[in-house]
Amino acid sequence: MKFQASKGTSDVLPGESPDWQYVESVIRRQAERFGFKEIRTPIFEETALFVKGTGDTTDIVQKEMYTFTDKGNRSITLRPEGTPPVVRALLEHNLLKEIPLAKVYYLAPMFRYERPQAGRMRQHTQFGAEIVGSAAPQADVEVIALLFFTLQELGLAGLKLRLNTLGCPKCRPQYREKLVEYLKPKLSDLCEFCNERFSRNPLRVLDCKIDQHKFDDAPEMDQFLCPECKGHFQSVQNDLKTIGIPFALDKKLVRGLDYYTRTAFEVVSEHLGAQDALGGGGRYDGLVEELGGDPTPGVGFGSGLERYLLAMKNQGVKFPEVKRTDYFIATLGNEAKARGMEICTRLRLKGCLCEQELLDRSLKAQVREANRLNARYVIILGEDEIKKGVATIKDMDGHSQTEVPLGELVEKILGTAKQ
RNA sequence: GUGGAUAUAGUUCAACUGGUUAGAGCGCCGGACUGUGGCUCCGGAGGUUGGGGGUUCGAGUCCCCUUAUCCACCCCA
Repeated sequence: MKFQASKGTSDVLPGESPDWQYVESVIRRQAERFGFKEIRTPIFEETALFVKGTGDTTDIVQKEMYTFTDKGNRSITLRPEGTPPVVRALLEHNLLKEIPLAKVYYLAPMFRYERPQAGRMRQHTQFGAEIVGSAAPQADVEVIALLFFTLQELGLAGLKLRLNTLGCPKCRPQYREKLVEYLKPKLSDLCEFCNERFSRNPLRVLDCKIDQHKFDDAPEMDQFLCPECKGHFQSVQNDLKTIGIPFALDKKLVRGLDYYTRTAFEVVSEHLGAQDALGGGGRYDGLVEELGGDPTPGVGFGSGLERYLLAMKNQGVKFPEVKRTDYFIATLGNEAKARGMEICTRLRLKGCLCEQELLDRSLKAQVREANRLNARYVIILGEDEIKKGVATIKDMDGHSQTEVPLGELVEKILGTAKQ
């Protein structure tokens, strides 16, 4: 085996692509029910879009981007996340000028240079959705509901929604200041990672898994929230209760992207390992302006399909059976092959799932193959049949077979199929 | 970026403290049924033991390097 797929990438093979297609179809159906339209943006963008959008203090930008210089000497980055490109596209095409509200979703590959692990790939597929233009708490809830009910529709159980609010540019700085004051004297007692986070994004220190228990008396965001943020958060919670989405407040939930304001959330599964977040997101009221648009609120999420599939499999969710083959054309001899080709094609053009023998195997092997494909009928064209001008139709379920003149074969088949 | 584990037929796994020709289940191909599937029985093909180097009379087994995978940290989807 000379070549292998690059580290952290994987192939979706014919045996598993039906599972992917199933998940994707559920997602698209659900997104459309919620009134979201698909948006497709390029797989790469100008590097600066992410540096500015995602934020230059984030791990994504600091160490995880696939960045290269193209032949035109431009710095290009394979998109590590979906939100900045979506906002860029909305602004570039002035979509928010016609109707000041956009509801879009995407289903697309993302790239991050990380050490691979269960549920973490260098190329992974995200389902994400964004509502840009609405500051209403109902928008937050729509986005959360889309994610939550999609996961539920896929049969996933053991889901937990964690919810927090991060405040806004009016109230967060005061909290941040208080938190820094609180943490500073403790630094020598904290792990090296906490010290690192402290200088970069102090709010993240509270998220530490090692030292978390030391922060029981830390100042909390809700004491500093301005009345507007407080009201917004309360409203989000009320609506979630109304529509029956259970959630748990998690004051330690901060999330790693710089642009989040107010609502932050995450859906985790108990059927995954350490990488247990199926999806996460939040409100980003400053991002559009940051990327050169008019001040415009937004909220959205991203979620990982590889993790959906992992969790579904770990949980034993049954996937739909692959579509069974309608007809397998078994042939013996050159004349039979020619007639088989013709019949197979005519049936296909009429919408039947039809296969013909391509390996020149014995009749036994061909029928076995038909059985493997779970074919409903085998149409046998052997030397005897050709001589007699007929085809033998073998019913694989009923174990019976009949002879039909070649001239009326296709008509006869399509006629019975209709009944 | 850090730490630990692993790498043997298509696949899942064997091979006692280094010792003759590296085995088995499933899958694949064929036969019993000279042109007919799912069951059964019989037979067959398929491996430069991830790659490279070293120790040894002898390496799948021990050592080093390398690549990849898995698990965890970090972080996130």
